[in-house]
Amino acid sequence: MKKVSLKDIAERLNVSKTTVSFVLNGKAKENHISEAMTQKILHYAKEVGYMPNQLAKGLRTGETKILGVMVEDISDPFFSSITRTIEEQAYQKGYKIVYCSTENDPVKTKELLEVYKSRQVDGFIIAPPPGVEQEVQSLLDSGLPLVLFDRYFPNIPTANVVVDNLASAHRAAQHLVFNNYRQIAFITLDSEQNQMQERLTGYMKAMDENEQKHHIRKIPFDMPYSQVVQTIEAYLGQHPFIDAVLFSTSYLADGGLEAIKNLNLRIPHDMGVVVFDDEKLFRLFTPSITAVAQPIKEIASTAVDLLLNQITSGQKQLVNKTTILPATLLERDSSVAALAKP
DNA sequence: CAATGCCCAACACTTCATAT
DNA sequence: ATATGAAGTGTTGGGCATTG
Repeated sequence: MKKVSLKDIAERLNVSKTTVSFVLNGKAKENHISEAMTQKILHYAKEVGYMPNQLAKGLRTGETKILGVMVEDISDPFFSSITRTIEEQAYQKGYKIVYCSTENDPVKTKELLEVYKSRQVDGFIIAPPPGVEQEVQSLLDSGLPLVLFDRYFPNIPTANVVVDNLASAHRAAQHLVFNNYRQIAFITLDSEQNQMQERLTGYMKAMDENEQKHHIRKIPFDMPYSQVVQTIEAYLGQHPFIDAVLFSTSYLADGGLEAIKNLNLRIPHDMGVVVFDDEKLFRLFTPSITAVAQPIKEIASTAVDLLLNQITSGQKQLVNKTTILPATLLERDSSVAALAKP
């Protein structure tokens, strides 16, 4: 069937485009269109399967009803579940999303921001990589609705949604101490981003409070997986006194768990393990893996709410605000004292 | 004067015709 | 040959016209 435009309907029924538009947008009543005419138009539109031309609509309204979502890596379970929930929430409010993976690369991110802008997305939800402060600021300056999540730039006044990284990492480390681990390593990404810095600070604080030594291994962000395994394996091999590891992301934990297996270390007896970010299967592992679970649904719905507020109000009253949500420490078998010290 | 109906301009950009 | 400008794309919202 051929595409039918609003104009086609108008011509066919011998009415103006305006009348058709009123009726199809449910504004017949307030614009004094007769019930008979309303029904006639509705019926015909249904008969021919009329679908509004979104391009034309956007041309007129300046809106696309599309939100641009940028995550670090859509194949990472944390980001994919967040994105999935954002999609759901946005859909309920009549918005669709487009997403992409920044790979934490500022150059790629800048390009993608340009693409989103030129495509007239109505707003942005971004987990920004380092080095895009200028671009984020310019989005703000052009008055484009914007929410950052997972990490943000403390010196740029944006709306942000994050978890309490410092307190959560602190609690995770503290939990290992309570369970009689004495040489606790923190394996993290070599990253200046504020969420990683806070997790690091939380770990160090817990170590200091308990007069334990810091054992910190930073892994380059772009290191391929197999090399991550090797690196962690080498690190743990060279530091045999380490009896527990806190991983700052689940990606590193994947490699770390493989390294621990390669070294024939038993969890939790030889090595306690806690991971920042829960993964779906962690609870089914033997032993099950203790994890810091971020409130995925809440992060996503808060981000969408904040963004839609900006879009619909056109105001920026809520813009400079960081929403800090609590994460949950899921205490499982990989870090349990009774099992750890027979 | 209420009830009904719709014209017109604007949106941002491309294409095609006309003028220089 | 190049520049200018008018027309066209589908939709919307404000204001205006007609009818009884």
